[in-house]
This record gives sequence, C-alpha cells and structure tokens, in this order.
Amino acid sequence: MTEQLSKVYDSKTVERQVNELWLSKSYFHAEPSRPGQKRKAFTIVIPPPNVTAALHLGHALNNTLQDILIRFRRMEQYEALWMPGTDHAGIATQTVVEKRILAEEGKRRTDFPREEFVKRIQAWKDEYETTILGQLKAMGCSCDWPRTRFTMDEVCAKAVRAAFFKLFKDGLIYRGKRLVNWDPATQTVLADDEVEHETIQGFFWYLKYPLVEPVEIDGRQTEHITVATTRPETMLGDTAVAMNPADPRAKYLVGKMLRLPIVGRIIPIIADEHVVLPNPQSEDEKARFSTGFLKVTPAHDPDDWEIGKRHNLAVINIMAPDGSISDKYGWQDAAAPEARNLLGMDRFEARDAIVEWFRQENLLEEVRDYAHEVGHSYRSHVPIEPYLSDQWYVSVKQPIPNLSQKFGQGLVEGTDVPVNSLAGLALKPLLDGRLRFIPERYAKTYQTWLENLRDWPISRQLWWGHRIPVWSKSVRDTDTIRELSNLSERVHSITVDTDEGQVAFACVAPGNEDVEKSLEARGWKRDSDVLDTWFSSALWPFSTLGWPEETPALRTFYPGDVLCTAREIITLWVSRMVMMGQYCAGDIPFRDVYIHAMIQDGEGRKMSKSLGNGIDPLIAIDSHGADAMRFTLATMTTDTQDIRMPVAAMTLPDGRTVNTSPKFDVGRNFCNKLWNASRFAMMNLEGLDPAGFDAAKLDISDRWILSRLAATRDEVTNSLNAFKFSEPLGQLYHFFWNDFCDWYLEWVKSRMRDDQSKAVAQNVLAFVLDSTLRLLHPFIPFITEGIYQKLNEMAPVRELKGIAAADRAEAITVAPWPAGTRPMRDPAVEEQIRLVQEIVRAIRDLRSQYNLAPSEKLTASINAPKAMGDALSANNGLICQLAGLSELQTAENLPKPNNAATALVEGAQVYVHNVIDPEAERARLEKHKQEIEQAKKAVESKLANANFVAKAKPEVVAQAREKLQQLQEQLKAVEGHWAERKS
RNA sequence: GGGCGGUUAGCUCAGUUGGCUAGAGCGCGUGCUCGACACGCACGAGGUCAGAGGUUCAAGUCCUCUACCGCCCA
Repeated sequence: MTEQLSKVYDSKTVERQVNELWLSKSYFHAEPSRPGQKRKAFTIVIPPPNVTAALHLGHALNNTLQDILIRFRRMEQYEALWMPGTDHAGIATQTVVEKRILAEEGKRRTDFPREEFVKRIQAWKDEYETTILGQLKAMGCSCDWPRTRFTMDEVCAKAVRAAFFKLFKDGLIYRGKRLVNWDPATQTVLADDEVEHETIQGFFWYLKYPLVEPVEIDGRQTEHITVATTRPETMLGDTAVAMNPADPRAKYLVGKMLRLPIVGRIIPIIADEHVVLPNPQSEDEKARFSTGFLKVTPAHDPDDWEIGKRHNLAVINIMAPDGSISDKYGWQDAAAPEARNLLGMDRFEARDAIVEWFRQENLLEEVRDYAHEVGHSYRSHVPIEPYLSDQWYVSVKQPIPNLSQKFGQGLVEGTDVPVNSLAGLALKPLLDGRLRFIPERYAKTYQTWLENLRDWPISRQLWWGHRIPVWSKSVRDTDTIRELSNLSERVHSITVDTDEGQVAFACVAPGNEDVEKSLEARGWKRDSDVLDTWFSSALWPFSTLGWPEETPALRTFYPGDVLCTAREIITLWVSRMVMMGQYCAGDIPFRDVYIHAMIQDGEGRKMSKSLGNGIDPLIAIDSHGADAMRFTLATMTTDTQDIRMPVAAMTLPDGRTVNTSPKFDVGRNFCNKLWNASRFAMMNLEGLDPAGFDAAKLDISDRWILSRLAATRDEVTNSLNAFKFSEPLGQLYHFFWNDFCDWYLEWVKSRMRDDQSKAVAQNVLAFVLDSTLRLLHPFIPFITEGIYQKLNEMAPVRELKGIAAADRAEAITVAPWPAGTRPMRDPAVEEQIRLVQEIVRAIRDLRSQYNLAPSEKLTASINAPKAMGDALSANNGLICQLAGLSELQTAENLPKPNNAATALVEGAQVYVHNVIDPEAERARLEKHKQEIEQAKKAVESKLANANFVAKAKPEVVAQAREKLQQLQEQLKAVEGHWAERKS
C-alpha cells in the first residue's frame, strides 16, 4: 500500500519538493523547434524588475497573474515561453548605491574612478538579482530560467548598440540644446515622465521693476511695473517682461525698457498672448494672481523658453549644475556688487536673499500665499530645475522614408503624427485594433500620450547604464572628416554647430571595437553619458531573444502575445516597446496588454517603504504559503484600479516584527481544504479499477458532479481567455468547496462502504479530483502538483470509459488542460439535485431551529405535487443521508402529522415529525407568512399594472404569474398550518 | 487644469445586454469534537445599493447633476 498524504498540509515541504521536481525536469523550457503545425508558440516577457531592491507585493501580484496565464497556455499545449530577467534601472540603482556608499564609507561617486564605481554597482546588482530570481522561484513562477537576461548583459547590449546605430543612421537621433528637467541633486536629466508633480504651499512674490523712463498711463505717471513670480531667484536671468497685447496698458508700455533690479540689465517690455490678463473676479486662479506682467527667463522656464524663441530673446543661464547661482555657465553681466553677493548661493538661499533685497529696496509690493504644482525628481525628490543643456534626443514625429512602404505614409487621422514616424508606429496598431488593452479604458492613456508626444531625451549624466556609442571630434582638425570617409559601413556621422565650433559626431556600429580603438587613438572622445534606462527596456521583447540576429528563438517567439503590467508604465515602457518593436523587429511585440490593479493598504494608501505598510512576498509565503498568497492575490484581481489589502503586523520567532495580511487566510484555508479533501479521496481510491467502470451504472450524484465539473471547466476556460482572474477562482472555489466537498464527498462516503457501488464511485472520484487539480493548477501550482504526484502513485489511471479518456502526464504542470466535456452536462440532473439540496437545507434549518442534535435521526415526510414528489422519491437516499433522516416518505396530498414542524420548499411542504414546541412553530409560521405576503404583494402590484403586462417581455410576465401562483399556494399552506396551531 | 476609477452587509469585493425576495469570503451569533478538514461542519442574523433628479412597465445596472475617496497626465 502506498503511503497516504500527510495529515497536515505543510506548504513549505510541498513547495520545496515541487520546485525541485519542476526545475530538475526543465518543464518550463520552451524550445523553438517544437512549435509547428500542431503546436503554437505563446510568449510573455516579464516586466524586468529593477535590481534596486527585493520584490514587493505588487511584483508578487504582477508575476502571479503572468504565471497563471502562462501555465494555462502551457497546459493548453502551447509552446509557452515566459522570458525572465531584470532591469539595470540606471538612475534608480546608481542613486541607491551612491547613498549606501556615502552612508557606510563617507565617499561620493566622484571619489572613485568610473570603472571602479561601476563595479560597485555591479556587485549590488548581482546581489539583488539573485534575491529577485529566488523570490520569483519561491512564488512558483514558471519562467524559462536558463534564458534569464539582464538589460545590460552582452546580448542586450548588442541589441542596444544595433538599435542606436539604426536610429542614428536614419537621422532620428539628434543633439539639441534644450531646457531639460534637471535634477540638481543627482545632476542628471529626467524625462518628463520621471518628474512627479506635487502641490506645494508656496508664495507669489510681487516684485517691482523700474522703468528706465517713467511713462504716463491715462494721465498717471508710472515709474514701475510689477511682476508676480513663484521663483524670484530666476529674475537674475530675466531678459524681458511680457504683457498681453489686449491689456489696455500695452499701448503705453510695449517697447519701453526696464532696468532689471540687482543686475542692472536693460530689458524690453514685449507683447505676447501667452500672458494671462489680470482679473480679481476670475474663476481662473492664474488670472486672480496675475498683474498682467510676466517676467521672462528663457533659460529657466519652459514657457519662457517658448516666448524667448518667439521674440528672439537672449538666454541667460544663472545656475551651476548643482543648482547654485553662478556666472560660469552663461551669465556674463554679473558685475554689480548686489549680484556678485549672490554667486555660490544655493537656489533657495538665493531666493530668500533676493526677496529680502527687494523688501529693503521697497520694491517688494506684496507676498501672497499660493498653492501650486512643483515638479520633483522621482529619484531624489528635490524640485526640478528647468535647465539649458546639450542632450541626445530621439525624434519621434519625424517620418522615416524607408518605412513608408511597410507602414504607409501621411498622418494618423486627426493628429499631427506621421504614420511612419516612431510615434505613428506605436499609435497605428492600437487604432487598427491589432493592439488591445485590457481593461479597455487604458488604451486612452496610451493614445493620448502618443498623440501629444514630444521628442525623447535619451542621454543621462550617469555612470550606470549603456554608454552612448558616439565619438566626437572637432572639425577644425582637418583630419576629422577624412578619418571617417573610409569607414562608411561601420560608422555613421553627423556634424553639429556647437559653442566650440563645428563638431563631428560618429556613431559606431556594434561589433567594431577596432574602429572604436582607432578613433580614440586619433583623439576622438567617447560621449561620457549613458542611455535612458527605458531605451534598453524598449528593446526587451526582442533583445532577450537575440535580435538583431535572426535566432530561432526570435523567429518562433516574436511577436509575443501578452504583456502584463501596472498602469504607471503604460507611457514610459509599453508605448516604447511597441514603437521600437515595430521599428527594429518589424512588428508589435505583443497583442494584448493586461493592466492590473495597484495594491494599497487597508486605508487605501500606496504601499511604501516610508509608510512601513509594505508586505514582503517572502514573509507572506512564510506565514501562509506561496499558493495561499497567489490565491488571495488572484481572487482580489477584478478589473478595478486598486486593490485594498489590510496589513497586519506579525512577530516572527526571532522577535522581528513584519507585515503580513489576514487576507491570505482565505488562500491558506482553501489550500488546507483542498489538501484534506484530496487526502480523503485518496484514502478511498485503493483498489481502483478503471476497467470495472460502467457508464450505465453512474448514479445521479455522479452525473450531477460530472455535469457541474463540465460547466465549471467551460466557465474557467472562458474567464481565463478573457483575462479574468477573480472570476475563475470564484467558480472553482464554489465548485470544489460547495459542490464537491459539501455534497458529493458526503454522498460518496456511504457508497464507498458498499462493494456494489464502490467501483463506479471510485472512478468518478478519481476523475473529478484529477480534473479539479488541473483547473486549479495555474492559480495554486505547488499544492496541486504535490497532490497530483501522489495521485499518480495511488491511482495511475483516471478515466471514465466511454465518457472521458485518460490523458496522464508525469507532472500536472505539463498535463493537458481538461478537455471540453459537453456530453457530461445534464441540466435535468442539476435541477433534480438542486431540489434535493433545497429540501436538505430546509430540514437542517428546522433541526437547528428546534435545537435537535445533529446526531439525532429524524423522521420526515414531504407533501409535494406529483412530478416533484416523484423526483424526490427517486432521491430519497440522498436526502436522508445529508439531512440526518432515518425515514422519509414523499407523496401527493400527504397530510401533516401531529406534532410536526413545517418548512416550505417551492411547491412542497416538508414535515419533520415529533417536534413538540407549538409556540415556536407558531412563531415561525407567522414570520413565514409575513414574508410570503410581502413577496406576494410585490408581484401582485406588478401584475396589476396594465403597462407592465402590455409592455414587458412576455416571458417576464409569465414568470411573474407563475411566481404569484406559487406564492398563493405557499400562503394557503402556511395559513392552514398556522390556523391548526392556533387552535 | 485635463482624463480615469471608486462609493453595494461591520470589512474586502462580485453583480454580464435594465427583469424572480441584491450575492460571496472574512467577521458576527447559535449549535456541532458523527473516522478528510476547527485553516472545519450546519444553520442564522446583517443592505434606503453615496445623495438628488431623469428615462422606463421595470434602475444597483442607463442619463444628468452633487458630494466624498483615490489614481494618472500637464
């Protein structure tokens, strides 16, 4: 005899054993040679977690959902590839390591040579990559582990070089002087999406600027105009003051000159429609705060930059890269002592000093409280400084002529986005319906972003990342151009006018280290910046498969199928993958984008380190088990935006206090139930003989559970196809716990003691258990595999001869998804059992109401109409078994015995005999009567409404009539009994 | 400022195209230690579906407005 399942479900043991099995057998490996006529490929690429830190619960959710999808498809016999890996996360990782080294060693990045510092980050990456991959395995993620990639490994680096070169050659990469989002703390540029907007309680300062010559306005001598600003320190770089031409004062003032305080610079008053007209009564806050005069600082404000371009204003940068006031970066008229005093001050110090100066000079007219949005670095959290800087850009709306044949040309309808521009390549598939968001509403985020897309700044002043493969040299050196001319295929170059004259920039194609060396030997300098992290992330779906090489993996698994991610990176990441997928690999990288919810704590706050409300997946796995965690996460995944997960502290044996959630109990309880039900089933499978099965001998409970199984199988399959997660789990929960455990297993117990019925029951039991495990496997893979392995020992063949063939597998993870079993569906049987269940519940209710011990066998009878009575009589045994009856009689017009308690079930009256508590019975009947009367009144008034009868669908009216009749009968019965009791 | 989501039982959430007396899990109450499971079994209590108005024979569901909570973008 084989050993049974252990009595207690121990998640840790099962998870360890099962993981060993899976990994030793390489079940998750996807082989490019296998897909063909019969077998199709199915691909999901993991959103590569950042190597900055260990995974949190959001990752657990994200990866659980991906695993459910990939396991489902693998069981559906797709060649399913889940590509794993991690992301170097440039700025984020570098910042984390910088902070740690500063805290532990008191050293800054600049204290290290570049190579050495990068090595330190590499070490951090190695540590966290190991942690992360370990976490994913602990969660049960069925990734193709040997394929694991890292965005900076050799394979990905090659793709980055190839993609960059292609863009450069197509003229899509350019160097531009632009106002960028500058983070003075980390001293790097941030993309628009990396800027977080926070509302700040700040001030509007009203500064008076003197006119060079006083001006008479409507008879009044005017010596000053007043500008309002939230950032007074930028006034040092003002090169004009603008006013709206519609302002009545404009005709007197436009063209006049001002003397800029502190600096003494003479600047003009210009007319620009961008300026908001003052209006104290306006709804618009800006109009209420406006003076009508806008100081224009082109070097330090994006709007002013635009105004400056329109009016050809000078651009004066007054700050050093660290955000301090400086005359070394473009400010040349800092001669006045007041101005020189400010040099070297931090921007916020300078703000205070300048406001103070205005106050002392009586030029500070007013200070008003003002709440406004200020951009902050998502990394260092300091306010962003708009800053003038040379950066590399990718042109996103420029038509790419060599793609017009494949992708067409002209504009995407209703936009200024050319079809064959990068933005167009990403936008068009959505509009064509080839790219789909689930839930659909997120398509709008994607679409709007692409329609309003600005060029993508891709250089970052960091050390950790893909170094930009561009070398430069001044053209004044006469050799420069000649040096390039014989390298045409391996190098592409452009010439740019810079402050230092003409400079040649050469991009070297990948795999030409010799060229790089020879250029450097001749004085060419490699760009010291690295690429935006999202550049390599954008290539992830194909760089991981070996692009630009035409590898078998790339041919088989690209384009992929599903991307599963959070909504916050729809713009940053999803759109860029589509863009680059189209541009580099010629097709969209996936068809379906599933956007899942964000996990919040019980109060609806984001989980974060600073709030201390995060949950470590490994802690949840430790406290409840990986399957329990997955079950709970999946069951909470509906298509809402947020998931609330109450957080509770827990003390570990070692005394540490950590967070977990009572929500995981739901999953743990389910797993425990599954374990025990399986254990019970297997205890009864000894001597199972598939050959002895005879479909003709199925009893009604068998036919019922098979029908329910078939229905559940179809529902779950449909739900998963539609990217539902909570729904299929709910269906399985109900089927397994309510149908299978509460009813079928209870009924099967007695049949197991009877040799006549045992053979059939055993076969059905084994079959249903097997199918149930398979349906549950994508959600809770460990426990289902553990039980399946045992089932393979105990009952190697699970088939129902003539109904369902055996399709065994050595592991459930590679077992086929249960086949459609439509012939097993039997609505008539389901209806009969439903009725049986109603009767059983009614009797249990009476038992409970009259405090009859569960062990006490009762006698009952049922007065039911002929058809119903016949059905019930046929199932007498089932009712007696689960209602605890020793005797049950069912017939039409059966009189009510004395001392019986009554329950009404549809058209039938159920009598439980020898219950002697007339008082309680009368109260019950009274209550019942009221309920029925109330329901009856509702239906009656509906039917009394002529409009309802005339306009509602006929079947609805018929239904109402039927209902009324039933209620009338019930009322009659109840009234009869009630009267009886009363007498 | 623009966009999106939410508000249903004490809690966390379901509720398809409008149609039986609005469901589940947890929690709560009562009773169960009968040979799988107390992480369990049975039964039960608990809801003016945020508010107002409208469409309709019929509204949790569709429309309008309001309030509150939250997210994304500028």
